[in-house]
Amino acid sequence: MPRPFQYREAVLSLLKENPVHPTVDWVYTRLREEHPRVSLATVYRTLRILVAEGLLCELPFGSSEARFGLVREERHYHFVCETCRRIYDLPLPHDPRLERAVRRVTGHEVSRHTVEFYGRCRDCLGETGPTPPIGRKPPQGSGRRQKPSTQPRRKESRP
Amino acid sequence: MPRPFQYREAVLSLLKENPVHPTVDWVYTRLREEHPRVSLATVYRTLRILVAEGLLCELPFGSSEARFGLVREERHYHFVCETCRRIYDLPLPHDPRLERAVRRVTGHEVSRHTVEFYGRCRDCLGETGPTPPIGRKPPQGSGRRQKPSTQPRRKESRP
DNA sequence: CTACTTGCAAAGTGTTTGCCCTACG
DNA sequence: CGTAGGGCAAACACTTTGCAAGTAG
Repeated sequence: MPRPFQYREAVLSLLKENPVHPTVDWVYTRLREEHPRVSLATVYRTLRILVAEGLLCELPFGSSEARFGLVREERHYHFVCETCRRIYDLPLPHDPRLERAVRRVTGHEVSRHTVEFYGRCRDCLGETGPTPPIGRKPPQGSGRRQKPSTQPRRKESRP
Repeated sequence: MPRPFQYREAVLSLLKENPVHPTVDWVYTRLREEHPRVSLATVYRTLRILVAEGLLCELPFGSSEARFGLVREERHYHFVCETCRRIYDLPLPHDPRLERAVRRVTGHEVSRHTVEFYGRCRDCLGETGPTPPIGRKPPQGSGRRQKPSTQPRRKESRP
């Protein structure tokens, strides 16, 4: 029913305002405040389209949920806050010597590399207390989900 | 039915022989060659237990599937082959100056960092051709899955 | 009209869990 | 015999897709 293309720029401006690589669910929730009839599938589709167009990138690390952010000109590293789950771009530039060193030592052909720092971000360290979280926390030190187990499982086991 | 604990060491020795951080499915397939009655749930449970005991670690990056490997003494970086999906430990040690630099520039509290290199491994570059793959390839440059769509979907849409 | 977007719900993938049964100590 | 491990299938979180209905040019 709605006008085509209306969500593209809405999603882009949301990510522009919030440059911490939100989850799909975060985008969905925020988008529904302005567009209450938007569906989750549309958010997924819109994000995929924007990634395919090169406007967004997806960061797969540290979480069970996909994270999206605007594409930047220069390559950079990331900081993941383990308290609020925000992912910050870092001003440190890529170090090309690292890739050459790996190639020299291992014989592998290196095309790119990523660096992620983990810890607590400045906002969560501040006296105002932790920042409201984005997404869910992973269980231990890994990257998978856990169950709250809302419903009772099975009533009868063997028929 | 089977002897307790028999899968613990079987999984550990599989990972010892194959230090490229295999997927759960890879472990399951290999394990069934020796133990045809093992179930996938047991493999997941065994891996989780070994991670909780500190014998294994899980690497969440670059794939839709979890990857597991033996815990090493010293921290190190990883190389992900985008052809065969193997994940190699790298002999490069952590550089502690990086974490200090991030803290100084951003004000975030940094507790650890990870570095992943991507490219084609030496085996896949060799004249023998690509090494048999482990796990599935991610779609584009991201880390999510794709569908082959085996079955026809719905027969009647609206009742 | 044609091409494209969207909402809805079903399906798909990877992972976890409840329950019972069994083997071991 | 109690206790913990394991098989099985259901449940779960997250994501993608088929179809119908609607819109824009």
